[in-house]
Amino acid sequence: MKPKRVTIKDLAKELKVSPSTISRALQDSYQIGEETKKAIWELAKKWNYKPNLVAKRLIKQKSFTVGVIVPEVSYYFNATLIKGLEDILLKEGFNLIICQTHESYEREILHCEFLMASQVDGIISSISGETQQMSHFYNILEAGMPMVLFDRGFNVPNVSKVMIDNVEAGRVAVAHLIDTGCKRIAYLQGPESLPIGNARKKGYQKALAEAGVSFDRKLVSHCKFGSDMGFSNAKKMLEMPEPPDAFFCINDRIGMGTMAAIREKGLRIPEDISVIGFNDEPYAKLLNPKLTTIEQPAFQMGQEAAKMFFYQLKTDEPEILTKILPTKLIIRESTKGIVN
Amino acid sequence: MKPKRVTIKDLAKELKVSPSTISRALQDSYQIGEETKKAIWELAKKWNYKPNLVAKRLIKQKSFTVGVIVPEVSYYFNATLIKGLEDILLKEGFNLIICQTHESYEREILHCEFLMASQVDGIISSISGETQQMSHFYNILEAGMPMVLFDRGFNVPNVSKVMIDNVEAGRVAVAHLIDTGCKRIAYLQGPESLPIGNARKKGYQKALAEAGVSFDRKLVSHCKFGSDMGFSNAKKMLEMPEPPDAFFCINDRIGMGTMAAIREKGLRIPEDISVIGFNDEPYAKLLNPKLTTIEQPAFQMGQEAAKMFFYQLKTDEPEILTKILPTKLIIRESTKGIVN
DNA sequence: CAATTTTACGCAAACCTTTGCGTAACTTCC
DNA sequence: GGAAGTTACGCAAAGGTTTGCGTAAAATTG
Repeated sequence: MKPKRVTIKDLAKELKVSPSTISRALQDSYQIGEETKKAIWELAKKWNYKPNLVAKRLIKQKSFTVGVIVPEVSYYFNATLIKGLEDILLKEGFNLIICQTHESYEREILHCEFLMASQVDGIISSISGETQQMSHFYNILEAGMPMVLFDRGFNVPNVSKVMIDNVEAGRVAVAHLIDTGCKRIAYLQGPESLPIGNARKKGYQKALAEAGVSFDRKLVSHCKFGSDMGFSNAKKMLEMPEPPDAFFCINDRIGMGTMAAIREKGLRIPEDISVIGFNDEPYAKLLNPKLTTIEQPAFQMGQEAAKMFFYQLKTDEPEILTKILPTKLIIRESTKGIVN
Repeated sequence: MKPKRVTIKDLAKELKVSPSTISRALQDSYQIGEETKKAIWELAKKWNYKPNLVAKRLIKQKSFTVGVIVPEVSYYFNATLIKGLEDILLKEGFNLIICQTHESYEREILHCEFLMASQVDGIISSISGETQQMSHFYNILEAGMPMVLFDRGFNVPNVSKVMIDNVEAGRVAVAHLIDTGCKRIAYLQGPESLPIGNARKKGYQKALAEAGVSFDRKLVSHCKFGSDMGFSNAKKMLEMPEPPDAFFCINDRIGMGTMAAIREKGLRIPEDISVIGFNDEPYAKLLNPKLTTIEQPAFQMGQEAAKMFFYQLKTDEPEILTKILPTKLIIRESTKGIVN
């Protein structure tokens, strides 16, 4: 039924040479005579020989493969970051195995174990929304496997990582709202357990403090990711006795949901209520009105993470590195002009 | 430097039993005595033994892994379809290796070869925008490896596949525009080489013919995917001497770009110009105005594709199957009310 | 108590490839 | 023409696991 795969042994038997000769010929080794090589190449082509990577990995103890763990590939940030990873890794002949946690801690552990057991050469990972405990990551490190964390892994100690300054980014976003005359600024944070959101909250509070406006915890709301959640959470806030006059959203999707909720209330953006997002996803500039947001260098973050992986792979006693990438405020139409 | 991984042999040496006993004990085989098992389990846990999947795959000739090839994971359709695949595959203990082609034919071939060489148990694939030739897929089939195509692979002969009726979906979309009084309907098709776009074009022409309106090739425009392309292409069309009064867009992202272009011209949606998208991406209902679109059962398509894979895996002489899933017109605010 | 069955384990081959080392046969050199 | 070097290949082990078969020792049976 199933056609048997052709192996080096089959070629060896046919040509009456040893498997080692085949193997070396296929690697174009100087140890093999020219006519022998030619004969082997011809037969390999004729029989459509393909090396068995599983066997090769077993003996070489190297897979030229790196595992990538992200919460969700459909998030623009992650998808772009993966492109950055590919940009560096593919050039060096490495493949990547992309795994999604769907924000599940359990799945994250499963993926780590699967990747380690599959003998990948390293793991580049974000962190799920549920994850509180990091021992699965330290297991990887203890096994001597290169690992780098990105984005959400910014506060995990003793691990190499690449990230942005979330506190500062949050501060800049909220300072912009304050500069444009907003007084009651809501923060739609997303999952409460995510350190990234808490860091931006610190920046939010910092900007508030700098402007001398007091922090009101009722203005901070938590929700799952996804634009629908932005919609319903913003709606609730707008029904408060003292509704906000601005929203700082943890990402553009939630920003989009927020804009829809504001429109449904019959309010105008930015005249009545301002909105600022995060990530500068490609549709942000196509929304009505165009969304003000914080740009994050996702592609570059991927490149840097890949470089860190190679540094660890190629260095005997690698240092633990931390790289902080810059963010940028992109002012569009969903926030007002700067007052005075 | 690198801590050596603990293997079955190490456990065997320590407990003075043979590796085969360890292996069987770890599988909880009836052939091994209870105390022996306990001792082995204990040591395995203590030494943090993890089986080497590479070795296991080599000997079992099975990897419990399936390769998934998509053009781009960030497309909502693909991301949702992958969730459908996971829904079925993970339950059965299978892992998936997700590969992106970024619409490149060359990368698609590379991924196919990599997956085959990695001895995956099967391949579930879409088709890149550049792909014209299918021999890399037939190679998989000839190797006796289960394979199923989805979505874009709808017109590849002699392969199992799951898809929608693109002609009919296109017809329904355009018929809706005609029913709501549109006369000059443009079609933003995306990449010209994509059979999926051409099939919907047939539906577009069919609806036109049914309504007795003649086909104008100037109203069909090709572009790369991405909302920016929708923006610029729609803009060009709006500057034509006889601009369209409706746009049928190959997906919602391009629909979003189209809406932005219409707004920039100072025209109203749907009063001046109607827009219909495709996919019902999650933000479609959050746009301003809310986008009318065609819903595609991406999650279910993933489930069906996974089921087809299992059918092939478990059946000796599997038939070639074709499954057509239904689509649904979702009427929102970007098209007008039905006239008469 | 002898014959049979069961229990619990070991041996060795297999999966496919790579590679260090060994060695014939041939070439080169003085 | 003999010593030294070169060329072209084979042998066998290694990588970690699984599994069919074989077999002592113990348990069961009549």
